Amino acid sequence: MAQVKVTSAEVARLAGVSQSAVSRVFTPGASASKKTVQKVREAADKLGYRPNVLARAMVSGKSRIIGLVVAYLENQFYPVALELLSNALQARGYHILIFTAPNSTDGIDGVMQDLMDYQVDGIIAASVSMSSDLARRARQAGIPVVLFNRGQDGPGLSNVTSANHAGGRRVAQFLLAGGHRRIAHVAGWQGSSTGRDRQAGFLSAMDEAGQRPFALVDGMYNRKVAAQSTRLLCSGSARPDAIFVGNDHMAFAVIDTLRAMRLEPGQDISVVGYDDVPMACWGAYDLTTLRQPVNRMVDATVSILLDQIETGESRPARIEIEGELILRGSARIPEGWT
Amino acid sequence: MAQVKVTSAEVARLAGVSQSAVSRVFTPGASASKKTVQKVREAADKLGYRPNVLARAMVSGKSRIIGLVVAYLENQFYPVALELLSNALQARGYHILIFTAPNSTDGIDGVMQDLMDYQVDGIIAASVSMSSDLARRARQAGIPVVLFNRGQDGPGLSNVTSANHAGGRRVAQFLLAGGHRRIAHVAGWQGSSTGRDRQAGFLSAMDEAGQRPFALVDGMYNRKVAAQSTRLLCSGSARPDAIFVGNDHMAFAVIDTLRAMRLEPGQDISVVGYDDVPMACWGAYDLTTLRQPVNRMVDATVSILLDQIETGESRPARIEIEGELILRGSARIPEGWT
DNA sequence: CTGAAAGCGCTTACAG
DNA sequence: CTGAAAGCGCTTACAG
Repeated sequence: MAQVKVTSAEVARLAGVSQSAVSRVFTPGASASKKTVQKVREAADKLGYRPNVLARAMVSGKSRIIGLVVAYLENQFYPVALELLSNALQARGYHILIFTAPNSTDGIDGVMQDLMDYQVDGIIAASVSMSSDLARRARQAGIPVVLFNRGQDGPGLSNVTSANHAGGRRVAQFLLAGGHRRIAHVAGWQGSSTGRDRQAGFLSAMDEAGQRPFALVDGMYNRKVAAQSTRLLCSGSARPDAIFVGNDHMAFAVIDTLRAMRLEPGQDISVVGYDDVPMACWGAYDLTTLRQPVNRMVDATVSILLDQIETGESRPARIEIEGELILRGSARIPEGWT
Repeated sequence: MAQVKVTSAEVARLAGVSQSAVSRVFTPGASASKKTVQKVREAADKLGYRPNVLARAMVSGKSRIIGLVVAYLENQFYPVALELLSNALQARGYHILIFTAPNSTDGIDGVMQDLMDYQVDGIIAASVSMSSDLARRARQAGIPVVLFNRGQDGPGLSNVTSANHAGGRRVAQFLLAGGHRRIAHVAGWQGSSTGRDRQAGFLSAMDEAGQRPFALVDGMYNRKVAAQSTRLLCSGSARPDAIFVGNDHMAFAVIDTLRAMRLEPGQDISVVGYDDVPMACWGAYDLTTLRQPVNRMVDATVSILLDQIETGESRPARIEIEGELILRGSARIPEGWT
């Protein structure tokens, strides 16, 4: 019969061994005789004993908790990443303490402080930036931090992104090869590294081709802003023949808006997104997009983080993972394009 | 200058007070003289001290951690709920430890055990069922559990759902009033209470009207299954004039499939979903659906849980929140319908 | 292999 | 109000 919160001392008493012996039986790298192990397991089962993770954390200094800071959960990219992250971490014996972040830099700092109070072993910050002061504090506290899907200019934090500059270039080249000459860019939020890098890549390839964008607006990673920009862009007499949108989440809004204006993506105008969230392949959108390989981004994030936790080594790593352009129906495909 | 992991003893030394005094200054209901408070705060600031939440948890028996079990993060309903839940809990000084659940009942049991090892103060299980054995263990351990968006037949767990039976009835009445006479139901997973209740409500209203459903299939809350069912349903010579789909997530797949067959929802056939996820109002789908009031469901969940935690009282509460039919373009609207 | 003991960083009666 | 002390439930040297 299990009872309320059994302790190792009670198990020890029932098993007729010391409390240390019980602890050893439940400690992975233990040393205990078969006889002891058996007696203890039996007693533990009878009482329904399980070690108190918090007590273990206190003495070992390892909580096996990873703090995860997220925002933008409406953008399907993040729930997907969250699920993968959680699965990967769970498989390695870690769990995620979740913090939903305000989108301002100082909002984030308060959250980080909270996180550190929980003695997390490491922190993953998804789609948020961080003050260099905060980064320094985490480093001083010896807590590894990795930025997921966000770059960092300042001090040495690890981060994992896809190759956003290259991706932006690729989209520009694709659109240009398709014969488009009035290409607008509804950019990702220019306050974020991803937004800036994609735009910079896009512009650099345009520039090399001697082209200027038809228009350049900051979509703020926001559907409303993206929709309104689209309306503005397409209501004049001269309208773009293609729109490169800073992420899929906005691209869906762009497509909805275009259709409301009787413009069909892939026929009247080409639309390209960024991310390749699951929804991108749904029939209603069939969106051509630059895929961010979320699986590989997650794997890299987890292995960097756990590596730093387990070795104590904290040389910041910067991983950039190559993306791939996924061809679907929302944009004209150049002849002979590979 | 902050240094690595400052303790209350170090603050005490610098401030020239006892370690207990430091603790009191950082304990909400403390009693300390202004002088002490000031000296301690000063010293703490200088050293960058913050109480170790884990240590506090151990002695107080309150971790201020809520375990959240989630599955189905692809269904937009859950990320939305997760974000709201996290915000509400953060505002009250709690944080979420997240567990992604396998969808089987015994998978869930292992996860719950993990959860309890972390000494969580309470558990929210979203969209999962739980064995009665597990429920009993949580109760014995004195950990309140509330089921979010899932009912429970067995023993006394608290749960919060929307009025699924009534919702199913409402949809049937709506479709019938619209003159549909060949109404199919691609049901929510019949292994879940939500799936069953919606279907039962739907059937009861049909029955009262002397109608039989055109077809009844279990969509398993799965896009692929829903799409395939739709194809089957609509490829014969006789096809339904309306489809009630067990949730929005599947309804999007149903609509995509219909369009691929050149059937336009709202004109050639009516489609009604369940949930009203944000995506439901996007232009591409414009889905008529029975709204689950996620805000109110979250509020109820949080207040039940925190109430039980704070009072120690654990009488199971069962809350059912009324939903509303949201009229959009995917289904014909009966004349004079209110 | 095993037990007694110290200690992780706190909170909380208990005296004063 | 304040300090000394016990204790939360563990892990981990340290002897044996």
